[in-house]
This record gives sequence, C-alpha cells and structure tokens, in this order.
Amino acid sequence: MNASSASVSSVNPIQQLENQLCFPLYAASRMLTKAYQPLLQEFDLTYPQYLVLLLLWEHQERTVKELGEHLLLDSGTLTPLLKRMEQRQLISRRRDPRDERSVIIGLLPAGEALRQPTCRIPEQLFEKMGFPLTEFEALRDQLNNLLTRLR
Amino acid sequence: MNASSASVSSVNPIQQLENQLCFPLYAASRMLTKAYQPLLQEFDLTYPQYLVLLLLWEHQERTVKELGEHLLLDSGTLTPLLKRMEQRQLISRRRDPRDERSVIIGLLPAGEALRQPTCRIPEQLFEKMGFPLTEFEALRDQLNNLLTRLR
DNA sequence: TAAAATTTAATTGTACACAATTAAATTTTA
DNA sequence: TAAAATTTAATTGTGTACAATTAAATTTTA
Repeated sequence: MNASSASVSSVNPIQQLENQLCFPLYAASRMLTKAYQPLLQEFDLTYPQYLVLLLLWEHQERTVKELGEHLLLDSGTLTPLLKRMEQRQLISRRRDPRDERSVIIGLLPAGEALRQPTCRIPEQLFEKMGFPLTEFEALRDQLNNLLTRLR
Repeated sequence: MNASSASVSSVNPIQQLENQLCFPLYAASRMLTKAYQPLLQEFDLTYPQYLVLLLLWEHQERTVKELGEHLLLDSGTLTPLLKRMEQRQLISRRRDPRDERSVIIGLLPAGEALRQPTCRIPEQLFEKMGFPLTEFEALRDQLNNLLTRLR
C-alpha cells in the first residue's frame, strides 16, 4: 500500500465501512424498513406510523411521552406524525384532564380496524427474507442488548 | 388475557416491539448515529456526510452512482447532501467528460484535512460503549449477512 | 405558599430518506 | 444508423429525525 498513490490512500482498516458497526446497522435498518414499505403502503402507513399502532394495539391509550419512551422518539418527531394520523382518524389526541401537560393518544375505530389485516406482515416479511430463525433470534437479542447499552 | 378489556387488547406476540427484528434495528441505528453526533459535530459533519468522506478517503474520486451503491442511497438523498459538502469545499462535483451522465465527486483539501483528526472516532465510540469485542464482531457480521440478503 | 425548577408538547429550522418524475446522455436494437 | 431502451443525476413532494427553543402546567423547594 502506497500512501502517496494518486487514487488510493493508505487506509485505516477501522475507517472502512465493512469493519464498522454503525454502517451495517444504518444500512440494514433502512433496507428492512424499505422491505416493510410495500406491505404497509397497502394500508397507507409509514413504518413509524405502524409502530405507533403496534403500541396502541397493546394499550388503547398512551401519552405522547409514553410513545416516545417506547419508540425512542421525541415530540419533534411524534407531534407532526401523530397529527397526520389524527387527520386520518386513526387516532385521537386530547390533553389529560388530570395533567394538562400530557397529551393522550387514543386508538380510534379506523386504527383498530387495521390490526387484523396487518397482523401477518411480520411473518410475511420474515418468510420473504428466508433468514434462519436461529439467526433471526440471535440478531434480535444482540440488537436489544446493544440498545440497552445505548439507551 | 381478555380480548374485550378496555385498556389491554389480546396481543399477537409477533406484533410486540421486542419480538421484532426491524424495531431494534431501527432504534439501535438511530441511537448509534446519535452517539456519533457529538464526536462529528466538532467537525460540523453529519453521519451520512462522514460516510461519504470515509469512501473518498479510500478513493479520492467516486461517481455519485458509486457512492450510492456503497451507501445504498439514491440521488434524491445524495445530490443535496453533496451540494452542501461542495459549498463547504470539502468535495468537488463535476461531470465526467467521458460520460456526461455521471458526476464525479472529488476529495478537496478541506475534506482530506478531516481525515487524521477524525480517525479515532470509531475507537472512541467503541470504548465509550463498552461493548465486548467478540459481541461487536458477531453483531457486525450478522448485520452484514442480513444486509446481503436485503440487497 | 410563592418562587424556582422540572416536565411535557409544540414549534422552528436543518438534514436526511425515498418514491416518482424529468431530462439529458449513452447504449442497444431493429 | 435512427428509434427505442437504458442509465445517470436532478428535481419534486412527503415524511421522518433531531437539536434547540418556547410556553404552559406541575412539582419541588426555600
């Protein structure tokens, strides 16, 4: 390797994309979200909107703060996203009468109605990828592990 | 579990965030990019801009197409990003005289100058996370594996 | 309890990210 | 070789992300 080469500089291996953790994470996240897209667009949902619905299907009411804690998103992201979902009558937004600082997001019938027709999406995607189940689970667990470190 | 409960609906486990692959990927990616941020902002770089520089430090010239192939980004993302880097004189943009469809991105002195001062960033981050090296490598390899499946 | 500190969303501004379309250049094909 | 198809970036429009600030409500503290 010649450091004075015109086209190739001497390369610090850790500065190469493949050796980094962040780049494969960044790229895989976008690719997987993109793989979700054709399945979600049938319901006119973006991936983050779908995540909000997943949480509301577990508990029909969540404050913006609670949604943000689960999704690791702040109000700067959630407020406009939730307003779009409110316009489509998927969810309701109202102040908590017991604490006017909080906004309670509620699941509306149109949001509930998406639950059954979307319930096979994760399996469909998993099958389409052909990723072995053991690898899937190992990767998921390691990512959750990393996530707790980063949080 | 009572499906008619007012606050909790019966939950398909695969519809829970923790059981999915995509959510931990999505969240970990954002968290790790956010962890890069304080180290990069010293150089007034965003993470995607840093990735472009990593590629140009390997090869001083790359077409937009090549950058997009490596980063899995299209011109809709790259064109404005590269224009911002051009304004700061980090890179140059010019049409390839041999194929006027292509735009060649070249590394300018100001972009080259960021190489040494940023070279410790990946190690710094790795140390700050305290992630065991074996786990780091296992996760990286599994992500690269997933990435080839998604590509 | 009144002032200070904290919490919660909303707002503002910047920067991706990507689908879809456009336009120019090049390559392929009939 | 001229028309058709393809390739390459740029553009347009929508939707996240997120830092920083603001404003209102609540809690803590002196």
